[in-house]
Amino acid sequence: MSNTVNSVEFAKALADDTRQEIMRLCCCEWLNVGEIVDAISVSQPTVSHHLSILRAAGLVNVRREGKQVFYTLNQQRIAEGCCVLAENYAPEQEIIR
Amino acid sequence: MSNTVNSVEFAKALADDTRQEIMRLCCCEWLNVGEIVDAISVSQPTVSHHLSILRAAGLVNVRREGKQVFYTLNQQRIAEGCCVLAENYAPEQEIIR
DNA sequence: TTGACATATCGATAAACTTCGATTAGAATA
DNA sequence: TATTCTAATCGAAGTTTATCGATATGTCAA
Repeated sequence: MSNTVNSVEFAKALADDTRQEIMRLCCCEWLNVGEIVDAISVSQPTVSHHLSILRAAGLVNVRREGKQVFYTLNQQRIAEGCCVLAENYAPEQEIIR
Repeated sequence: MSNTVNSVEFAKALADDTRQEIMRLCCCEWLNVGEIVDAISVSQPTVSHHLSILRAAGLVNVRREGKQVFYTLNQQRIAEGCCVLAENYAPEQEIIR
């Protein structure tokens, strides 16, 4: 799929409250769509919509298990995006973590 | 002014092609509005609009010099934003730069 | 103080985005 | 095969955003 991170697409994928809430939920574990819907206050179609945006941006890993579809953040891809932004727009800045 | 980086506001400020083009231009030097307008293919009001969004997000430093207003990226603030994103959404990822 | 120049703000328009209810598609089970 | 369950897609409504021309504001120079 998409190899290199596009910095605008990356930022757009992150530029929404609901999306970041979903990202926080499935950052470090696999959750299926129903579990995400139960955890936040938006409808199932809305959650699916946001997941499709994250998927298109390569920011989530997806796994089907029977009727359910599980998602988890692609942390490597997110780290890449952050690095690209920092390299582009903070090239003279020391990054300490 | 704004103290801590809000990760959604940060992403929204970056989530536009024109804005990132402006950011690239004034990343490592001070440019006035006219110079930015001359360098890209959008109108002066549009440039001012984008600069005001970057200013509201704390992503640019501003300096007035006579009739002209100069802008440059606030690299420290951008680095902070990138770190917040990485900490939130790639906590298990090694960041190498 | 008047005029010229640089930038910000205003108002309007069009495009993009978020959200939802309804429906469809896919997978397991009876 | 029919039913049930889960998630994706569709279509519409409402909101936000990007963009521009016109105008206002602020600064300097004559």
